[in-house]
Amino acid sequence: MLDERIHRVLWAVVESYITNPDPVGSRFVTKKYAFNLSPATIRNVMADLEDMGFLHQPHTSAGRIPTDKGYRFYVDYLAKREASRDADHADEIIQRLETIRNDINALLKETSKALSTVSHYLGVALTPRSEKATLRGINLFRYKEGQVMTVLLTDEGIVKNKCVQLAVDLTQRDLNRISDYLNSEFAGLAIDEIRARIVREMRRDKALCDTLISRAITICREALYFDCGDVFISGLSEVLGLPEFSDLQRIKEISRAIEDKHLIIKLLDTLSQSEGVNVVIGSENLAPDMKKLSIVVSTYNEGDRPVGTIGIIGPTRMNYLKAITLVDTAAKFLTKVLSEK
Amino acid sequence: MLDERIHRVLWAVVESYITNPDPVGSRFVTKKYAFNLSPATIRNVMADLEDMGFLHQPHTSAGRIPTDKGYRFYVDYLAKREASRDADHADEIIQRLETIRNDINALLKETSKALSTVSHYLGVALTPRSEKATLRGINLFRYKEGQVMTVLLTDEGIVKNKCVQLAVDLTQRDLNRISDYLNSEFAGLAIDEIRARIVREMRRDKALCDTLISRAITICREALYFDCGDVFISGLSEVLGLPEFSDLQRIKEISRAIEDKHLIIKLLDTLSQSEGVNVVIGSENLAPDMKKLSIVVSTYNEGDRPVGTIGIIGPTRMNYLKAITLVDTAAKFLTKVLSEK
DNA sequence: CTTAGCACTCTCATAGTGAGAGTGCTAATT
DNA sequence: AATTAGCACTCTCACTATGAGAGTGCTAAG
Repeated sequence: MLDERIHRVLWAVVESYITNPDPVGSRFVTKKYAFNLSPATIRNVMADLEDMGFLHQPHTSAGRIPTDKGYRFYVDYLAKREASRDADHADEIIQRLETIRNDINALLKETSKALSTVSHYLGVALTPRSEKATLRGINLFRYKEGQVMTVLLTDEGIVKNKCVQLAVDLTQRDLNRISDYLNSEFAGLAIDEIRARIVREMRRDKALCDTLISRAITICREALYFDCGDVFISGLSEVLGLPEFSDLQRIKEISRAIEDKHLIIKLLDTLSQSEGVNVVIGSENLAPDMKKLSIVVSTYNEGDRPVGTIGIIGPTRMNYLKAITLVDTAAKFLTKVLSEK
Repeated sequence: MLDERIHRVLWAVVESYITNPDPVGSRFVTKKYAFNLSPATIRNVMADLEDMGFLHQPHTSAGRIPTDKGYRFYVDYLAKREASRDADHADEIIQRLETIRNDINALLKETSKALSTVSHYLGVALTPRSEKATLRGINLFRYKEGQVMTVLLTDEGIVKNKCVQLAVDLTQRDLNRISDYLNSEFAGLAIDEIRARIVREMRRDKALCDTLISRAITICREALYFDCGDVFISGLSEVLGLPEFSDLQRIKEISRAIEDKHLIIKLLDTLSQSEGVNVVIGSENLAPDMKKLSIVVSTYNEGDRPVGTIGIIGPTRMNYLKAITLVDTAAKFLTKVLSEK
């Protein structure tokens, strides 16, 4: 069947280019990928593939390289035969994470490191987003005059702290009473539920105005208004070793992207809508700085609620099979750890 | 006086090279730095300076560039006339920090960012080292079965948390009693004092073995055993704009150095022995990866106790005057914020 | 002690050249 | 009708002059 041959050629070009970023010639394809055809025939096929937008020629008389559309075909095809995953690298990841399962922050940091060293691309890990997290407990310390240090613990093991400025100076005893009240009232609720409730309380409050409660509410409102999650990014030096980043301009681009953590957070957040592993290739990316990069992401869950995202960022010429395997394994491991009672 | 002339020439070469990293020729020195001498004379002086090890010639028939020893002369000379500091940039730093004085972590992160964007080099900031910090309060949450989340607050406003694994499963009520005990016993002491005391207690403990106390001690011992401080590093993309980092090899070096945060922490820690601003130039640096970089650091204090370090890392061809001014201003500001009651 | 003059050295940007790889097209073959 | 061999053509890349430019060191004169 003709289609079959076209696919095989495209597949061969992508595989070859992923291993080695040189334009792929017709002769090379016939030899390395055991086609019983002459280079001339392959040339015709490749010309067709170029017309269809799967391949691209840097210049006449160079071989072909895959376009983003070409990679997309490859990845989608990969997804169909999910069975074949190389377990070796996946094991390495899990071993590295197993030792520190108790500390969620360390766990995520190590995840990003592990992803990067094993894949040789950038490893990223978003901390759990806190709006959906449930509050385990809250605690207040008197810090300086009129300042209270609030500390929250969530079900995922995240500790958030924030220094709140008050008009009056409360004693530690007052604060203990307030935190007792807050714990009895709010523990077990999701952060955004609490926020919503506080807004309601404050509306009513003008009437009833119990000082303890009103103070508690004031403090809590401030405390819950924290910055969005953090992100761990590792592996810049890994990526610099890749031939596609031998260009100074691109290095600057990527290092700017890394420094702008907000961008990365937003990006990963929007990407991780659907469950399971997602792949975004080059120009499919909406952020302009990322048009030459591919991203492989997955969410990790607490119970069956997705709370955070991890992933790998690399050149479009990425070893997608490996990347997908790694991200998938790591996400599943995190989910397991977080979900254990 | 002859010495005077030699100094002026050396000064001129350093200033010129700092502004613009081209080897400096004799003719250029006479013109730009208003010597009433001919290039030939300057050439002789420069040859002398080379013999003395202050200047270096990349190749015959190039101008001279300063050696590390040359920069050292320049910086030491700079220190003598401390009066002249450009206040403009310093203001910018303070303005950026003023808004977030309440949160020590945010403050340090912003410090490192501000230092890097204003200086165009790398900005670094170490969080306060915790051994000498005094404990403000401790709090325990039951997390999972047999796991306790411990949260410490120190005088500097640092919150440390750690998940401790116990043999028995304690209720939140037990934990509250334990934390009350720990607070009454240890609040106000320095962390390393507490550690020392715990060791003593544990020795005695075998005899008296009050379960509450012994449990408290066990938890506390674990909780106090936390990782050393964190470090914020900003400005990689700034640095990549500099001509000395147009070389791929050097970029890799520097990005590896940045990723290895432990190295940076150790480096800055040892550097900040003496008070005030310190400058380490190129080969004076002990770490091999840093031999081509200069570091300007200062400690910041809480009260009169130095607790942390901030600094600027850049090429040996650094605008030392600006860097010193910036680091000094920022350190003084942090000290002020931390020390206010 | 200073300076003018000059030969010398080294770098860097530019242009030219030829090997090598790979293509597209055409005509012959199966 | 599909495949293949043959061939002219194109483009890149590494290599090699080549020459301008900048700056030096040295010598001899001021």
